[in-house]
Amino acid sequence: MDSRDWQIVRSTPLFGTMPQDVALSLIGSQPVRSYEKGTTLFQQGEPASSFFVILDGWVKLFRITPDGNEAVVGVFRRGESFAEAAIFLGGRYPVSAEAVTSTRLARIDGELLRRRIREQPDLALAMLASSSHHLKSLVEQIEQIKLLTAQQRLADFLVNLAPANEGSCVIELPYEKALIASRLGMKPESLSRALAKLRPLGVSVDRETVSIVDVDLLVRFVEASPRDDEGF
Amino acid sequence: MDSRDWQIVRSTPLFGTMPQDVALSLIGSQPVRSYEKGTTLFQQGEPASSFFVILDGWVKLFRITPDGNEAVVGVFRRGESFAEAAIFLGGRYPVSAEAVTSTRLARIDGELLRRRIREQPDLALAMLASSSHHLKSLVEQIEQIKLLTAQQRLADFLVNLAPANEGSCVIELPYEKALIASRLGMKPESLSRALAKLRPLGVSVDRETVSIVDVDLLVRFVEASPRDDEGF
DNA sequence: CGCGGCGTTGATCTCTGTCAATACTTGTGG
DNA sequence: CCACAAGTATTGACAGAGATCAACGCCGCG
Repeated sequence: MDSRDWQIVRSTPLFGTMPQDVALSLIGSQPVRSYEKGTTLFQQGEPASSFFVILDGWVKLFRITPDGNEAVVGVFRRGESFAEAAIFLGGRYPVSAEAVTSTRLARIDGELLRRRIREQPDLALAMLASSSHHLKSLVEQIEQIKLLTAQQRLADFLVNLAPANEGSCVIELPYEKALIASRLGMKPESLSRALAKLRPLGVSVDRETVSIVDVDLLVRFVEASPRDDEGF
Repeated sequence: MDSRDWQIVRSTPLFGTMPQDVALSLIGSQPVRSYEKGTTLFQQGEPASSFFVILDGWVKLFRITPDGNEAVVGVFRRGESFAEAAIFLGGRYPVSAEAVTSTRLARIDGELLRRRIREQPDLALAMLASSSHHLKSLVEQIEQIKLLTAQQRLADFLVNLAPANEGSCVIELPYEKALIASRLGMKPESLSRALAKLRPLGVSVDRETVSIVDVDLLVRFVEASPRDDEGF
């Protein structure tokens, strides 16, 4: 782990608030590992001994049903941590994880973390904040699936990717469209069509490059009732 | 708070694992309050100073969009705690809460809890476990909405209400059908139809009383791929 | 060049939401 | 006690969103 990596770790809400030496003792001893695209990091139901911070790349969390269908419940990027919760859940991962690009991860040992929490109560508050943050994003995801159309969910996804929340911009899709589709709770075909239907709102696509004429227009489209899209 | 209430509090994963005196100091000083059906407990965006344990009744958590649509993200009952996460999330509730029946709640002060966590690190682990548990149930909810049909979600809901996971049983629906519908991510009309379509699987309904011939049949229906319901 | 992975497009079908009409239940006031 | 109103659940007709199945285009790669 070089200083660039360390900087990333310290930028997370979890490791950014704790004293430097505590963070070092948690993460320093563990080697950073690289994973190829497509590597399974852990599987749902597996004993959970540790959690991760992403130093580079993208990771997806998903659930698999008995018949093989898959639901993506989160996609994380550099600077984000995941699977913290598993440590406290009877020690089993409730989801599976896979590297969707080639990836570098720092692994934090769960038992060590629990010991540190006992010695260092502020650490617990940081963990709770981090866990609460994940909770909130899941709630938002549920809200989205339940009351937005596929087009609106996609528009929201693009808005969150955009650097500013007004004016025009050009963004690169961070990972495969099939994964974006799954993340947004739809099929790849539907994503394709949804993208096409956003054209009148100033969204044009070429490969993985998306140009947005006016981000604010998209924001207003997302906030509109699913039904009154006449005006657009 | 009588001894029956106290027993309920101690039955929660959160308050059950901590030393008795700590639990008492957290909860004992706060008066138990009663709320009528329909009472708003707090609203999304409001400053969050405390969280709750349900001593009696049912509470729903939901999100409201600018245009008034509502998505239920959880329904809790006696012995469950809710809104713990808000305490650690910059102090604002990310959801709204309402009593769906007449309800009695114990309120726990957030600032007090934070202080206790600093003194009592084991408390932090209990909080983390509780929070992780909520996280897991949200993940499961997302999975359900994303890859089960309305009928399957309903079947799953009934199965979770049933006392055993095989054989026959009779259960009472715990709250209004409109709320069940919203909790399951569908409209009341769809719930009605989904119930009707479960009849061939041995589910019959009268008012709020549901009779199930064979719970295991429902379980297998939920686990089947959404499409191959031919056999049923 | 041919092959395989990924994405798009088209035709069709199914599910669920919407709108409207109709019981049924409960509570209220005459 | 009945009439009436309001809230809740069911049912029907219809429309729209999204899934499915299939075909095709595009691109990178051996």
